[in-house]
Amino acid sequence: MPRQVDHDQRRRQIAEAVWRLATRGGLEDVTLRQVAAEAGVSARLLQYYFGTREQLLLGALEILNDDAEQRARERLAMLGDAPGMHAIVRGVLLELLPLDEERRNRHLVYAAYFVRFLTDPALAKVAHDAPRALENLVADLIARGQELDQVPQDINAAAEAVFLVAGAEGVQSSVLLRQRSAEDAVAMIDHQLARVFTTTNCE
Amino acid sequence: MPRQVDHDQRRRQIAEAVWRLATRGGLEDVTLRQVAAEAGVSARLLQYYFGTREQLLLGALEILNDDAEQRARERLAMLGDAPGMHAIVRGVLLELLPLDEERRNRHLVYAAYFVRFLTDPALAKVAHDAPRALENLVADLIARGQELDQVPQDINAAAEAVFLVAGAEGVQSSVLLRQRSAEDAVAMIDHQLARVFTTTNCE
DNA sequence: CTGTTTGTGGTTCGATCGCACCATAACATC
DNA sequence: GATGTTATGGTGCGATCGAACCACAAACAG
Repeated sequence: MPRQVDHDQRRRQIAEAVWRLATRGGLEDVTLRQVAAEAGVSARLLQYYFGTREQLLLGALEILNDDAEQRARERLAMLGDAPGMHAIVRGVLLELLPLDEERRNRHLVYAAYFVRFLTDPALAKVAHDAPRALENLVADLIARGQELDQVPQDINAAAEAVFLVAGAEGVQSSVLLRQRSAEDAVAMIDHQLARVFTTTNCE
Repeated sequence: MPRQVDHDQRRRQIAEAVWRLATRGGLEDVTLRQVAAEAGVSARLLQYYFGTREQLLLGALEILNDDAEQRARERLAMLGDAPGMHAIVRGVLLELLPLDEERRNRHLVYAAYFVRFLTDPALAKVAHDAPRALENLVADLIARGQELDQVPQDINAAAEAVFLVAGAEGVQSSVLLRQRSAEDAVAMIDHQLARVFTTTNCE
């Protein structure tokens, strides 16, 4: 059914226009007319594919999330066959950093949506589970590293996982604001990872 | 000169209305009419005290920053005479967390402004230096803790400072989104502080 | 061949936007 | 007491907003 492909491609084309406008100027610049102009389609098409403006914002966010998940999977798969806990955790954390234009724009869009997550239940539901899931994943990986003697036993896996994810999100902001380079951010993450992933506790 | 006081009070009254509207719905809800209604004044007054809408947003942010700095000073002064490095760093980091309604709203307003910081030079200038200054302050305090043997020598003061601040900012987001309680966030900070501020490296 | 669904453009409407403009108290200065 | 400055309310205008509506082409169904 080639129709379905066209349908999704159109929605993606429009969603990308929403993202571009949101990264500049925030959600208030995401007006139906502006999106239509940016996507190179008529305003009527936005109504046809998404309906109201609220649904357009919601739909664009869903597509963005699907993208993020797929890209993350691809990059993690690129680590090879037996990556080791350290490399996997590193890959997960680096996914939170705006290391390329794609991730940078994605996190900017999230920032533009942020305040809405508190008041709009529909939006909140879309972006609710991700961070917790990440923390649990990292905590699990660290705990398995302890079983394999790659991580000291006196490390609190859950606490460190929360802190690592939070730290990554924190530097993310400063990189987005261009107050810090992406390389510095990665170095910072690696410094903390080196502390956790050490077979000998006091070297 | 009681006139001056009235003038600043009026500006503050209007700025608070801007904050309240920004915390719900983001900056797109901060329209002149809405602000006027929320502040209980006529729309004409906004023009008189701030000028254009752009200047209103800028002015409200400046007042918010002044507030934040003053409150932070007050709380740090409340620590007593000889607080010790650990307590000071803790106080600085906790200032980044939305532990009460005031700080919660403040950080929500920052979140609403976030995307604008990238494209609007005037706004960017207002909120540019704060995070770097915090990192340097924390790094300095940790380094002085090393001189006083309150912090192990093999701790990288600068690196830990950056990540502590970043971690605080990261959990801040999750607390704002009500995905984590304020108490959990404080516990996380304390867990990391306990790691840094230890006289004996391997206990 | 005819009717229905799907995709697209254009137009219009009522509401709201930012903001300029006008009127007028209250107060200060001389 | 005249005059100018400061502080306030009200009103109107052009632009833009979201969204409903209309027209039509293409594909598909029966």
